Amino acid sequence: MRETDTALPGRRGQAARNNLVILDAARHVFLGDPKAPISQVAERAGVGISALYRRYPSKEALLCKICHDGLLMYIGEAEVAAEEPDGWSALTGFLARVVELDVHSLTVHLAGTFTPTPEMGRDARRAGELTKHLVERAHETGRLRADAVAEDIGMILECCAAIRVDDPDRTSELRHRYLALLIEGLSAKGPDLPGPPPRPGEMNGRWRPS
Amino acid sequence: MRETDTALPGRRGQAARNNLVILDAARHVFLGDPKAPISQVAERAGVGISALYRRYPSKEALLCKICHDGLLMYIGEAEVAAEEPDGWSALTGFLARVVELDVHSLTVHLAGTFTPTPEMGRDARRAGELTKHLVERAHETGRLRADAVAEDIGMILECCAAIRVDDPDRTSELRHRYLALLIEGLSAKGPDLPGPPPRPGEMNGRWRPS
DNA sequence: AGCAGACCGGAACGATCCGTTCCAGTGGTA
DNA sequence: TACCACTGGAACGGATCGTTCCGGTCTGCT
Repeated sequence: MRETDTALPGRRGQAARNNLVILDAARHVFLGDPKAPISQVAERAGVGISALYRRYPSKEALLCKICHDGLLMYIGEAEVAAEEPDGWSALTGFLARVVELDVHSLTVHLAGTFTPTPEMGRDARRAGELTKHLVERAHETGRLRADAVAEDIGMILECCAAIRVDDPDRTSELRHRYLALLIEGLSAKGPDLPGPPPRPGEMNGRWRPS
Repeated sequence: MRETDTALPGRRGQAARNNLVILDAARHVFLGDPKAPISQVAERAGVGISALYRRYPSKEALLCKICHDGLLMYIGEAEVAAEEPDGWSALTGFLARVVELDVHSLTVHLAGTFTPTPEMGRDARRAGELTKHLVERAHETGRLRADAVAEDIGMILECCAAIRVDDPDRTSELRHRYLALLIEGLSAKGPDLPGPPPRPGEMNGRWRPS
């Protein structure tokens, strides 16, 4: 029997459905406030607190799961983008989808709220490699400004994730607006960007559990 | 107790110095974490907690002061920019200085942590008018893309404020880098930006005391 | 039908955190 | 010397939140 089969009747079905509904609520609540209490997740999911603790041994484990899922989504989108023949639209399309899914908030905003697992470390490294590859291919097309580096991508996503208004749909609209602005800047032939570009690992400070 | 400074009169001097050192510490600490405990401010300032409570009746009052000061700085910079003859460099120079001073974090990141005073409301409105004026003048030069509106400015500053690494100087460097990217986008003649532009007051939700 | 147990909701508990108050000490001032 | 404005930091009380626990419900098997 598949764990995610929500079509099952009765208690089994409820349990399977709760698996999904809990993850969904946790994503929504922790995106809004990474330090939100666990009771808020339960409330939004429409379940009791014990339904959460039956599935995850602690709040930290739940946070870790959410964050890791986000990382896997990022990797998934990057792999899809790698298939795109045109290097420039591969990069811009990738950025648009990651912004659309709010994946960046999932991964980075939650950092520091749990101690990362070794597996997440591996996946994070893989995500970095895929990003680097996307940037290299975009450079080959000549449409990406020469002084842009792979680490800029994370920063750009960070910028977009900072945009937030009450309505989630409107938030998404606005994020796409400023992503467009940033992409416009990425493709310009203007003067070099100021300051040394971000170095690998420069933003890793936030992964230390606080 | 701090007493290495003999150049100023005794107790009076210490009190006067503490006024400044407390505000400075509060700015630094609350910028890093708007919900930081007051004891952290005292510790960084190198004073006791009572030195804070002698000056401000509550944490909220201190937060309000910090935030209002930031707003006044914003207004001051906007007024300086209004003197600049060229409308385009008035706008870009203004943005650079506001980013440099981290004024935006001061005002927006602290919103919601206190109930705003009527005076702050007035000042916020004045800041909005000055911003609008700067954008209008930039439009007149023809270097600002036609579909950019005054409300975009706040969003752009929000993007820059999202960039943050451990080292404050490096943070500033990186922010200037992405501000340059955004400004490049603002001056492009590319396709129209997607989605309806931000409306006035669309981001005011965060000013509600939570 | 009857029962065992998987699963649930939510109250209760205990730890932690933090804003504020309070008091004794210190050193400038008269 | 005596006074007192000002200070540092301990102590208090309230709020918050992660986790545990228990009584109830319903399913699926015998």
